[in-house]
Amino acid sequence: MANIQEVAKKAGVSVATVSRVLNNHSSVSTRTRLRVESAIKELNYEPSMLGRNLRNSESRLLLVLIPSIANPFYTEIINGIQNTALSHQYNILLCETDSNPKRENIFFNMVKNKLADGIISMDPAVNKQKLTELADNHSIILCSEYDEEGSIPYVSIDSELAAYHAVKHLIQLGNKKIALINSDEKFLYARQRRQGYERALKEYGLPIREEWIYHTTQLDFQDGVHAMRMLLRLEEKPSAVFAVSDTLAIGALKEIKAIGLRVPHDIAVVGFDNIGFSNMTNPSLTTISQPMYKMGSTAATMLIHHIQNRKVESTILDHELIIRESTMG
Amino acid sequence: MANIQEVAKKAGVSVATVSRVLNNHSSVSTRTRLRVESAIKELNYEPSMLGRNLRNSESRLLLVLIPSIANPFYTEIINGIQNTALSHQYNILLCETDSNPKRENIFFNMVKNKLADGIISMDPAVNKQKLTELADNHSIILCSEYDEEGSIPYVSIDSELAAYHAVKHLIQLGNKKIALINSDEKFLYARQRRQGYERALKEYGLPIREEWIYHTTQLDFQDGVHAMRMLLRLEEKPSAVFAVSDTLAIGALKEIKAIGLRVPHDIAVVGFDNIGFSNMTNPSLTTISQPMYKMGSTAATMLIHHIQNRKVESTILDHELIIRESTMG
DNA sequence: GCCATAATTGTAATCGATTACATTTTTTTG
DNA sequence: CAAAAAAATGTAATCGATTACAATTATGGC
Repeated sequence: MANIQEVAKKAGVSVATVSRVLNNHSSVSTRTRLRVESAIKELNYEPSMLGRNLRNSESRLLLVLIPSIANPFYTEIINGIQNTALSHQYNILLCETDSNPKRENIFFNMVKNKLADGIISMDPAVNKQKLTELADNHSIILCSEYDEEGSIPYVSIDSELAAYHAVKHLIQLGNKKIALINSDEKFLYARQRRQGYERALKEYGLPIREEWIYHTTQLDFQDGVHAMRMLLRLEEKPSAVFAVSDTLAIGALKEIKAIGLRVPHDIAVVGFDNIGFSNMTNPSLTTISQPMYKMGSTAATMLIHHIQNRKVESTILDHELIIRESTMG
Repeated sequence: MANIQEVAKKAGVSVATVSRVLNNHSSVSTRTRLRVESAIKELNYEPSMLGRNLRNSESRLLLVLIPSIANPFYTEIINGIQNTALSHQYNILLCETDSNPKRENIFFNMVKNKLADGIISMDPAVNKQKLTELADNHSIILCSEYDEEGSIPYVSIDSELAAYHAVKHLIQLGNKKIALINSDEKFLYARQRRQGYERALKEYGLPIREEWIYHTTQLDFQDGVHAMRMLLRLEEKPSAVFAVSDTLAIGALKEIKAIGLRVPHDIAVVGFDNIGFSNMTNPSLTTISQPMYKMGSTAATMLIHHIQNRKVESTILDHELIIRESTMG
């Protein structure tokens, strides 16, 4: 690949002039501009991002941190991020962290090293301390999962309220024995959703029974299967289940069927996220829909504003209860 | 962030010595090494990738091109790529192309500009010509989808044979009216899978009926739903369906149920890919399992070898038929 | 203690761009 | 037509690292 020197030589001008042509400076005469442009074409020259970034301290690249691409929850969010970023001439790079601090570190370093201009983190297990440190000097936005006390701007939904709505829906259908399949409560969203679950139960005078609250380690289908298996082994079985993610809920559906019970007749199920699959299950899944595309585009806009040193404020978006077959016979 | 100059000044040495410490050169005395190391710690210094890359023409970053992260097919492949890359001190960046040439171009440029060392492309709609041009001077591997005549090394499976196996399985269960839900035959895998389908039918003396072959534009669940709906409207309905992707097959399952028919009793269904969800559907899905992790790790190994100027040869991996409820009562 | 040799360390060029400032060329004006 | 002002272009420093080569210091042999 040719470099700017060769273009300059071929066009019979200095590198400065070539650079001016590249960056559309007005102070180049039409005649030289044309000469330079034809030299660029002839040599098939494309400017090196590396050299440019080094000089400009800007890469126009945004990093999106997700724990795993296996989780379909992120799909629409990423779409939102991507489209918004592109419309501002930014590109995004997806970084799978596996919630592994070492990998995260690599991506943090990319920002420190100006290989990327900012980060949208959706990893609930991210190292908050390191992230906060990084946020002192760099642009970072949290999406979906956030830190209540932290100083990093975020966009998310009101998980507590959403869970409350989900459980209230189950109660209003006549369920009195409602189980919760939660993930690890080290995650904020898990704590919030549990609170919403408990608030709904309390409000309707229903008891909170610890044995009806099951915690999974991850969010895979298999975790849902296993959680449901445990709940169905209880002396007093629940008549409804609220799972904090659709993947868990779908695993639960599978296990309920496997054991010969019917949904929603014997056990009603509500999920959370409204992933694409939730409408493909049998029965289709009642769930809480997060405004995922909006969340992504908001996060991207916030990040870009932050990079431009504009003020950004954390945002809470609305959710919606999507009622399908798993709660309505 | 401190730079190498400041470290040098603080340690009372030259930048060359600092660089030597950073790169573990043996010619640094223990005493100066310690002085430099403590200066690095004190200043919280981390070397700039940008400066380093510019000098070394190496980024140790690999690009992975996928059309969409929504397709769960890529999940395990990416795992394989990621782990292999990491074990060779390479990091990967996921690039969603949306099969959009403009976006692809951005990522191609990253390689040209030394922002990344190579590409693994899994986008079947990738611009073959541009890719081939790029492959002249850069390291590129095709994964899963490839070009028969092209010169770019690939790793894939024998789609024709796999489809043949899938359809043969249906035939051996007694099915004589077998439909094919295929995707657009502009894709090589679609053409190959159709060939396998036809070979199996021919071998057993069954007719190939065009109305039983449905082409979808994409691979979403909805496309499967729609395809199945069309097939079920036919005068003479098929008794079995082979879909070239699990997502299509799952959509088909949904539609069969919706119309009141039973799987596999009325219609047997076979998918392709063995995505995580295929075991969560009701009934669970018989499918062709691609060795996805292996495919990913092979692709990564090939790419790294190519970057190191070692010889790489295209590879075809084995598939496996996974028999589940959708074909076995 | 002196010289040869080996072990350290430093100097300065380099990678490929951008840009402040200096210089040259062109245009305007009286 | 000369001087002043404006426009166009060039020179060289800069971003942050690496490394060939040069220079210095340490070590060993006699």
